[in-house]
Amino acid sequence: MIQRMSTLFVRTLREDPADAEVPSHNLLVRAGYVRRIAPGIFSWLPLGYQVFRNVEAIVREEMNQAGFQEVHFPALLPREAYETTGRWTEYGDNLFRLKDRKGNDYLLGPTHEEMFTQMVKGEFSSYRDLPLWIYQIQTKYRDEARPRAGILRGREFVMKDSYSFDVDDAGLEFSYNRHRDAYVSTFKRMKVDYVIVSAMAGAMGGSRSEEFLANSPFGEDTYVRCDCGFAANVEALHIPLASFDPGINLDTELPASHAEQTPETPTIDSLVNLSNARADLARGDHLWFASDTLKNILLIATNADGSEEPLAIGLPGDREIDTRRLEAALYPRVARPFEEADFAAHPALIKGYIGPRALGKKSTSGIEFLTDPRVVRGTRWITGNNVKGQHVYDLVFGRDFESDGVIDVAEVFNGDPCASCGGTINLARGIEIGHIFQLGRKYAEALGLKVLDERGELVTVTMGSYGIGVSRAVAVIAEQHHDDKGLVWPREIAPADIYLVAAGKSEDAAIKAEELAQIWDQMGLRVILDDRVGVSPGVKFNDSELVGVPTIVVIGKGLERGVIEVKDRASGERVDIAVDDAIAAVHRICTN
RNA sequence: CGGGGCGUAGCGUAGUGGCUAGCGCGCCUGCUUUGGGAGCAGGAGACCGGGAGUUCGAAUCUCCCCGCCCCGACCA
Repeated sequence: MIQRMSTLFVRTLREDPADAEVPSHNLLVRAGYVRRIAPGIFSWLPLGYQVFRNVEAIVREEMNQAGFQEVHFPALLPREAYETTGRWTEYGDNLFRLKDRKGNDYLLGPTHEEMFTQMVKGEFSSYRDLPLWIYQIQTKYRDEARPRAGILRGREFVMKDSYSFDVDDAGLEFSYNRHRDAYVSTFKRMKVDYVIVSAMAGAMGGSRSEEFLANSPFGEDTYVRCDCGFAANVEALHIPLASFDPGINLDTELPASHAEQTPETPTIDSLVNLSNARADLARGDHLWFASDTLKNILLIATNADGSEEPLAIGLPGDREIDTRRLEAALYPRVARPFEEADFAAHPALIKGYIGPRALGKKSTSGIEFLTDPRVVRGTRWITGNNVKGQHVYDLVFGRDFESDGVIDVAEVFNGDPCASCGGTINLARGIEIGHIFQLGRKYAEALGLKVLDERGELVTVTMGSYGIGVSRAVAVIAEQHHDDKGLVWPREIAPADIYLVAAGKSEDAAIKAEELAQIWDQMGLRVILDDRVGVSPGVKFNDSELVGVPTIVVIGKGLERGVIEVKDRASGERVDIAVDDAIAAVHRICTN
């Protein structure tokens, strides 16, 4: 079917919408693809909905091809199953909740692990039925505290979520890899530039987890990458323990520790400045750096049962704690900073001068003390001496102090060593477009999904869950495929193959355009025909570029010479082709 | 939830106490124009986010409320 601009339900905007900050949002609005309804909630106009459905079709085809079966759940769900798994409360304010006329609780599904698990439980009960791979493409609802960036992060969004059910871990591993492969080919088809990073499985339960992150400066996830191919979400990054010389004699080869008066040095900067200013404190081999100091951060950790206990973390003074890494490392415990009242409850801890010798389960304070992986045997530190205005120098780990364990929560810097090859890592930003999890038995356990194994014994099924943000993918593709003139869709995503412009005042152009549009349409090409009369050529050219269809054909002044112009939207390349040759030539361009 | 910014026509905006709220885009009518967001003329479209107050007079000042955008916290 030919889409005619004269009647198409679209209005392109000449000016940037005031509320759009990121390119995908700006262009999708300007080109008349989407309109905002409420924060994080958008409607799709004809061009936009076609693009959306093209993306959805790729996901569906790749899923089906990989052997997954499509099902469909309601978005409106009863409370019960989410109560059983604890997520009715865990999800907190992010859950859209509502009541029916009888006062029963319902929710708009944020994700469907519970429903899938229940469904399988209701149908299957033998190991012989497994593995099972099912998926749906569904509208999800999450009442995000702050939706942003147009449809990149909405409160209503479409997600493809699939789930695998296996009888054992080996089966899960196979199912997981199967999904991983399907995702690789899906995103390849979408022409998304992405990287696969190892991620935290923590909050969802389970073990292995990887994210597919689309490269974008507007990404919300920070990940590290290395030339060796290593990539990880910063939350999931584990830096290696610092190396040391195991043969070193700590007592004879390192200076003895010594306490020093260091008044007015409550911050790391002030401490480093004072240390370098005083000749008697010189380190010898180099100036003191912030990384030579050990700062000890106090937190209050809340356990899963609600009880609280203090926790101390010792890390090099040049680094802050990365709260997302902390959260991932402590899960399911959560932590908050020490407050005045907490200091008051622990008078032995002198704010600004806290040292390792007041910390640790074996110390008098009894406070759990965990240290950064860079704090290893033989490292010497300047750190608090637990006396106001006093620090201790050359405090050596393994000689003068110990910790209760390692915790890897310090912020990651560009140029830090790579955990895999020892090279240096770079920080980059990405948009999460896919996430695959080995869930394990958390949901099957909670909802009682068991099958009989070959010995006739009941075993709990192990699950994987896998998601692709379908509506988000539309925005990601726009984000990665545009220029200063507008959108530049990959052909399979685009709302049409050809944007056919009838330019100039000659009626011949309009007639020829109509004729060619019909021919290409009958050849199976998708055509947008700009048949608007009285609209100046400049407007049509600009719209043709803004809309982003891959092939632009202009029929106008060249017609007298028997040629039409064929432009490649992406490269900007334009060639004149004789009208008679153009039918086949454009068809070839559009189909190879 | 913390910080910042902002609500005036479909979109983008001007207007800090005083005539009928101005301009650009878009829209309608007519004429002209037709290869890079045309010109002229005429027109439609705004309870200036809501409420209360101050004042002879409020888009403009005060108070309360609502909403939106951005950064952070949090999250596919």
